[in-house]
Amino acid sequence: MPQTILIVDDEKRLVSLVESYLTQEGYRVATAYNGKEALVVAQKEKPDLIILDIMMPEMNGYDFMRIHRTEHDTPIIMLTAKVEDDDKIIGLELGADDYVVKPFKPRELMARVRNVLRRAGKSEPAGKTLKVADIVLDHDSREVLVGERSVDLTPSEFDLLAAIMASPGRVFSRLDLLDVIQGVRYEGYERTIDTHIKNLRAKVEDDPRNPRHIETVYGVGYRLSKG
Amino acid sequence: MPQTILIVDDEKRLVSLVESYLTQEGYRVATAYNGKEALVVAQKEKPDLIILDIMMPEMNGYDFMRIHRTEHDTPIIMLTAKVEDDDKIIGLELGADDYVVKPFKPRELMARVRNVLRRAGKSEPAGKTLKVADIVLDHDSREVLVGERSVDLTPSEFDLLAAIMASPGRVFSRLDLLDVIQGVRYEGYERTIDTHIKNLRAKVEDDPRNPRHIETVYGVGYRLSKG
DNA sequence: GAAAATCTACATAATTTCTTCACACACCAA
DNA sequence: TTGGTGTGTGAAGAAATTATGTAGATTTTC
Repeated sequence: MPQTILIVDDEKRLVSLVESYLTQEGYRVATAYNGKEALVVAQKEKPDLIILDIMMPEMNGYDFMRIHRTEHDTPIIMLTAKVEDDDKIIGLELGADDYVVKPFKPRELMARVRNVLRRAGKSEPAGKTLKVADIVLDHDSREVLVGERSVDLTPSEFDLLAAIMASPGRVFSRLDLLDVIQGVRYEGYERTIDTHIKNLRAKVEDDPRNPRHIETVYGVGYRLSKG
Repeated sequence: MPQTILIVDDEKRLVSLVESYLTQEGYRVATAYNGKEALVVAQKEKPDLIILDIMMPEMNGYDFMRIHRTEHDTPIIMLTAKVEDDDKIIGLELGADDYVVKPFKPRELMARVRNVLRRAGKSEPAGKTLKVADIVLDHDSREVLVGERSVDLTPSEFDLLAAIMASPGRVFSRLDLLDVIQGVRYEGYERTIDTHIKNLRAKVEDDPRNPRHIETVYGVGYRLSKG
């Protein structure tokens, strides 16, 4: 029985991104776009963890948390819009278990999720080690093996590889991949991904000019070969 | 049969941290998040020691202790939120065997736990000796050997090393490590860890500039090499 | 209490990584 | 084949992260 995580945020794009990440890691996901809706969903789904934005229409995160906490003690990770120390302190005092400042990188949030759930004594979903063809990627140690050889990746390279390894064969657009390494934001140069892919290929492929693992899908994006 | 320790505190994050420490030291752990719940759990688990927060919703620590003590004489360590001498005195008068002021460092609490249990005539669990590559760390004597050479570590350095030796290869974030040496708190400078790591490397590594044991994982944290 | 040891914070230097850009080349459709 | 796009690549500056030395604060020791 997978653990359920409730995401509450009015930015749909952000909710989708986080949802896909959590799903990939084996969690069940519920969503809500404001505090009011969240109360209903939380009541019904009984999530093991709630990821909660503070700034929301209808009912903000603080209000939701205050009401929710009267009856439940679900761990909560707060999403704060700016780097205001006040927010952090208020949030933590209200009972949040952790907070992440927007914009955040997906891996940052995922790390907090694992942390909070571990602290709350819940077991983690299995499968922290990904294996596709002769590539092995381990999240705990952040190590990557290609065949027998250990390769040293930068944070962005690791995150990109982890993302495409989570769904071998699926084509990722450059925008998808940009979200992976820069988080959801409104600017950013798509072609930056090309460079990361180039560097990644140089480390992961035997013959970078004829990549066997990381394939280009002309006009669309990149894909990890299942073979 | 390991001894059982009951932790009672409404701060889940704190409970989890303490739990992980106690577990690592070989104790069995039970938890409760308020006095009312604690009464039930204590009845069922019959702990050898209770770690008890004073400020809690539903039923506070004093009330729990008063009721519990009518039928049991389990040793109790109190957690007091502030440095108010009144609290300490009242607590001790009510029958607490010791108290720790929040925020506390994990090793501080562990020391008290051992102390109280020893006074209560219970034997301690055997301390574990960790060995990774050519580093040997002994919990009982708090001694560390690197190859043939005995190295002298400060308390923080010892705790850090013990933490990463418990999970070789796993990457620890600076925040993880800050919990280890400063306990649960909401402020604290992550970069302080860098300094401890530097000092630790100076003592543990043959060539501190090219560390073989304590590796840096750029953008994430530190890791103990399995090799 | 005073001295010593340790911890924390911070400034600065050293590294590493990220992003952007220009240009060459590859792909596809007409 | 032949443009018009899309992609691969190398280089360089910008940005982010880590290493290190030092000083003051705190804690421990005697």
